[in-house]
Amino acid sequence: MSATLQDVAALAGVSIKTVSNVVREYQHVRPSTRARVQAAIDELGYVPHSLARRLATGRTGMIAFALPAIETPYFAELAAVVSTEIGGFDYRLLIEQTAGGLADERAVLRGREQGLIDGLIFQPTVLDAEAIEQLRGSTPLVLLGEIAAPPTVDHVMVDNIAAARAATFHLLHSGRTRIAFLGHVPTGGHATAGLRARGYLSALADSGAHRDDDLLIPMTGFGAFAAEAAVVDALEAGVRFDGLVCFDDLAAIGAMKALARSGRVVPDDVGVVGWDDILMSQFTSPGLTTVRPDKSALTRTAFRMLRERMDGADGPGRHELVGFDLVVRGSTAS
Amino acid sequence: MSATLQDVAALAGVSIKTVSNVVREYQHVRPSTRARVQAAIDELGYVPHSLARRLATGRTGMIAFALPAIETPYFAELAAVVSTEIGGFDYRLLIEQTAGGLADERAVLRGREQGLIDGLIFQPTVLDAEAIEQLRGSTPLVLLGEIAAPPTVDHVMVDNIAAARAATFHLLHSGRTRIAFLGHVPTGGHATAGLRARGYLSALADSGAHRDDDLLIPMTGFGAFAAEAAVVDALEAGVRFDGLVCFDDLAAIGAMKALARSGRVVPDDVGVVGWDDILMSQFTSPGLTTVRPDKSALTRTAFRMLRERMDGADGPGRHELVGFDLVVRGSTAS
DNA sequence: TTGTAAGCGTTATCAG
DNA sequence: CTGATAACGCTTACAA
Repeated sequence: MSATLQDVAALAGVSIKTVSNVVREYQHVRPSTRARVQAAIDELGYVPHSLARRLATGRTGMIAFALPAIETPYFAELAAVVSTEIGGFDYRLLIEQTAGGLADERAVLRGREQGLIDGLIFQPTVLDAEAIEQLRGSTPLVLLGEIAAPPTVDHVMVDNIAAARAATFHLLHSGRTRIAFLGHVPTGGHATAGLRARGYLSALADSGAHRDDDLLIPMTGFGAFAAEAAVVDALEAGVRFDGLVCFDDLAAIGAMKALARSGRVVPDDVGVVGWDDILMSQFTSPGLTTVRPDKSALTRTAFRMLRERMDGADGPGRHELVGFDLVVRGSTAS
Repeated sequence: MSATLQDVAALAGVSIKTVSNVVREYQHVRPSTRARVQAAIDELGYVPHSLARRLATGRTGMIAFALPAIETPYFAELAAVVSTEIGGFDYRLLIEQTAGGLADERAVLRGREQGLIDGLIFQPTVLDAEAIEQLRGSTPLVLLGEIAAPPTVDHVMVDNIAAARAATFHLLHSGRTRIAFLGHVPTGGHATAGLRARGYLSALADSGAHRDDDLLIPMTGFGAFAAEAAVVDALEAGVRFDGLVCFDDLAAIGAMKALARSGRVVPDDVGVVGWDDILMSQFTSPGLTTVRPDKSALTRTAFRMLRERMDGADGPGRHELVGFDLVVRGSTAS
């Protein structure tokens, strides 16, 4: 097994407290003692045992990021930012995938990691405010995304309704008249999809544009394949549109493939807008117009709020909005 | 603070040992006792403290996956598979990003997490066998990827030379004569790039095809942008080719964009092959022909070897190859 | 079947 | 400046 403080202390002929002092770079250690201890450390190849240290200090130095699926580009990109961000504060990242499942989301909040992590950043997809309120333990928590957060917990999100309105207006202003929304989820199923659809609908209403239930194209599941299938179905069912607001970039990419296969040209026949501005959106042809959430502000804000909670901040949940841009590329050229 | 075994024991009027037995679902507990304890647990909302448990048992239940960058689709997809895989064995995943940097790679091996994790799956990019051998601590370790592994540690990889040969021959057999390789890194810099270039060169040699140093297109850095820039440069420098083997799918996607911008048509003017079969490769137009490593076998094998090591298996490092397919799509149609 | 007590490897308090 | 010694919360012989 690995060497312990005891071993080092024995070899150096001092108490473990002194070794501990050396290891933690405590100032008041006589240089000669320090040298002797250091020699023993080197000889034994001693490395502190994180767990024990963490148990003793009560600080684990780990924060968990619970997200639906790490292979979704948006979340992978977010995780990368979080990881880098917290690394600067000497935290490590524990990734938890919930697969968007109710059971997993509960388990995450239930404090499966009770005592293992100092804080949790969590993007739920199906849990509602009440459930979150009820299930959450004492671990500092910051929520990401579009769910309605309970009043007691911190929450960061993009204004999805405003962004969806901006996307829809952008299509309308380029002269398109029949705008569809891809990614509709029947009532209550999915908070994010719901908000985006609401923004889309409100833009249609405000502009007096054509509105039709057929233009709410449902998707069973998420991702590019589901989107492709959904658009194929809609086209075959005779739904006609010249603009398409998509749930996210993956959906937009799937949609563009379906459109191409059916002989429609983007942007001439149909203008397409995505959401997230994942890296790939710059490499589709044409490039994908998309809502770009300020990922950096999102993670930075979330981590700041989490730190404040971990430092013991009390008080009601705070709710912060971060900005977005509409990045215009070829898919909506007019 | 959270409730502890003590609290529960006090409330239930039993010893902490009994509570512990109930929590760990130890069989021989009198039902009435169990019920009383369970009631106390529920009342207090007791959740076991993972750290303490882990310290006592010596098993932490965490394995780390150290990879260059989580936002790279290939690694994100791999991480997703690993996460799911180990979840089935009740392990959790700690993600470590090395950013392909020497310092970070050392730190990972150095056992920064000494005692925090039960095992480590590590995909190095710059560390060589000797350094790995020297730096690794006592934590069970499995290496992923193309570096030359030291003889003492387990290692799983795809036969990169064979795969690069297959990709190159595929282009040659479709009648192309000037095949370039995108992603060349001058000597020794990058093991993966080196092996793939070697496979490419050996296929050219075996088939007597045209070979030219200009056809080794260098990239500064990785990813789609770097690839796009590299191809633009090569074309401007007058390099001519009708087939292109790319370091990975991202590079291929960047290359296709550069080719399109220069008025070249894929696959008519240039056939393109990628590597990894990331999700997006099915959504480019045309679809991207690519080397598909058997990700599932890769992670499954790695985790199996790691489990064996964590169970105390001794012996020299094992070296396993997992398979690959060449997935043919539109980008190399002839 | 249940309780007592000794760790697990640190940190932290308080004398000396 | 350094040494005992008590936590941290749990598991696990060993007893009862």
